[in-house]
Amino acid sequence: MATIYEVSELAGVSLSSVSRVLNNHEHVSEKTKIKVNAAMKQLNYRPNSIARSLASNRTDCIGILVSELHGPFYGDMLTGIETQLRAAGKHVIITAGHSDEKSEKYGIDFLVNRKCDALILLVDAISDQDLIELSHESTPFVLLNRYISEMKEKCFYLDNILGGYLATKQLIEQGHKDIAYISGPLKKQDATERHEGHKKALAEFNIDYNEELLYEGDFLTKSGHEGMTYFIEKQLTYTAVACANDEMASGAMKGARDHNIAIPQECSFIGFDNVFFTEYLYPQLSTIHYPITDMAKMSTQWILKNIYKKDISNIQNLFIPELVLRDSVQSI
Amino acid sequence: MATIYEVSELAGVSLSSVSRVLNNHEHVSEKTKIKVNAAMKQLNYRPNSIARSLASNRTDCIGILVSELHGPFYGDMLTGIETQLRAAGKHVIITAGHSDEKSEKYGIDFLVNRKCDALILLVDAISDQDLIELSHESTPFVLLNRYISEMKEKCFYLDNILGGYLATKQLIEQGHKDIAYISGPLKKQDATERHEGHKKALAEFNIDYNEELLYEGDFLTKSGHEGMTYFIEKQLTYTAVACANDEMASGAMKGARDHNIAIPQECSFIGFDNVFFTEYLYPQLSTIHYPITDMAKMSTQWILKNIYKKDISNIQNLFIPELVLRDSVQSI
DNA sequence: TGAAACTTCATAAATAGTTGCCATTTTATT
DNA sequence: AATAAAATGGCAACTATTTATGAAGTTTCA
Repeated sequence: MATIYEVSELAGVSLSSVSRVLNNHEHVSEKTKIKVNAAMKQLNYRPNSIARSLASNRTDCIGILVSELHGPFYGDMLTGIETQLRAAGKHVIITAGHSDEKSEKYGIDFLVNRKCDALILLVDAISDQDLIELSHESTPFVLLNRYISEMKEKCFYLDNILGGYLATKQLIEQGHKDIAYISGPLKKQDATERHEGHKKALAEFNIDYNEELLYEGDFLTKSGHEGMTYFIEKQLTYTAVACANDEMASGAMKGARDHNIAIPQECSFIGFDNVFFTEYLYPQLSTIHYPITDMAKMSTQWILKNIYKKDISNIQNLFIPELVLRDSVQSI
Repeated sequence: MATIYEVSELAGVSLSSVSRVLNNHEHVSEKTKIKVNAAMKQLNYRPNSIARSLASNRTDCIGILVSELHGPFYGDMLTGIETQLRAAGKHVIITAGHSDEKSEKYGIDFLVNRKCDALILLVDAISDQDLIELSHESTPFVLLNRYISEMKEKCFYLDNILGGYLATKQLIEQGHKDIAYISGPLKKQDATERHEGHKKALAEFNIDYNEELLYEGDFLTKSGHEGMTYFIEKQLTYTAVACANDEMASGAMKGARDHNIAIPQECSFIGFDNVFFTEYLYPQLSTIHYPITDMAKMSTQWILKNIYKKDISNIQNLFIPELVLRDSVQSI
């Protein structure tokens, strides 16, 4: 593999000039550029990014830590980030935290050790305190889907309370009064907030909150199914089910159908996230739109602006969820 | 950030000894190890992976190039790879090729420049010829979901012909004779092979292949919908639709439902891939299981064995698809 | 006690670049 | 033609580690 020395020799220019061309420095004539580029081509020269990083203390890599690599939600997010960063000539190193504290810490450690210029974290097991401490260390980072007041300018988050509120309000406005709720794990911020929004809507319409109608799931399809089965077997009274995400909603709908409950005639459903497959469920799922792609893009904008000093304005931290009406809610 | 020099100084041992401890070399006494580890801890030393890579010409990174980062298929694949490699102390750099030749080449270039120890490629735009040439260059790689005879031991692929055959055979055995087919882009190997399997099954049962009943989609949900709409508007005769993947099948089912066609009473559907959401469609989709997670894992096994010289046997290149029966096919 | 094996040290070279400085040469402007 | 500005060269220092080498010291075992 050719080195910068060989290029400089073949091009008949100095080392400094080659480096200047390579790094787009000013004060290089067209003539030199052409000579250098020709030599690079002839030698099939590829700059050694490792050596480059060592010398410049910059890797042009952004580390991404997500809970999982699969799942519609994370997929859209990764695509949003990768598209933006690639366009800016930066690159991503992706790793998964599996919503496990040890694993998340290990993942962050790995990305920091890899000398990423910055990190984008979607973590929910690691504590606020740990993240605040981390923010005092060397590698800068932003948080997706999480709000910590001590570092709010680096947080990109959804108004989950509003989302939960909008979902339940929609059900109430369609005449539902007995609304079952399948939540995410309540030790997670977003799950709690969505549930809080649900309760807020109930309160606003003077409907008593019934603890019995809460099932705590884990955001995965299967737990939606389990939640629905639980409601059915307990023979509780409800005409609608609000779910803290679409995957659990799809599981819950399957659970209802397994018991021959007609959707939405006998039971209405509403989800949360608006992932791609909501349209392909039957009936199509009404849900709350979570602009994860926009948020992911915004987080990369922050990095381009603050780490790479690109000229970018309009950084937005708070995102607003929106109701998406499809066919899974019927008025009674 | 502390360096290896400071560690050696604090521990009161030589540089070489620190390096030996760091790299698990033989001929290091327990005593030295303890001293060095204590010093590293005290200094909060983190080995600089960049400097390490430069000196050792090894990055412990595997580059992954997939078509897309979203989509159920790729997500499962990425998870399979990441889990395996992380367990082996290796790491992944992931990038997307978007099924575009230029983009795929750029992605490979990037991963090679980043000095990945090896690559795992899921590419379909770049030509066999280019890949064969690439295989003569420095960075070793394996191919997922692709077969090239010149480098077959590095290919991990499904018997797509068998898969296409099994799907259509199932429909035929349930009494269907007029079977519409929504294929993937026919310039792609897997799409062609699946279609070939379809034709093989028809031939075996002496059913004439009807060119009119083929719609060429692009593997995305929307094109399944378009295909179904096309069949309906053309008022063709068919009692079942075979689709080259599950996403198009879900789109096609939606298309049927949009025209009030009962599934599976009036029209049966079968998919391909067995992605997670097939269970949550209504009716649940019968499909062909594609063991992508296993294949992804196997490809990392190859790398662990051949690049990192781990002791691994039983490398399997060809994978066999299996019929998964659910509720979207009715016998007539 | 002596030989062999193990352990450690000090040093140097190698990895492939970046960055900054100053001197010199070339080009452009007035 | 004088002057300023731009372009270039050459050099040295720097990045943090690996790896090889030869010499020296320490154990272990027969």
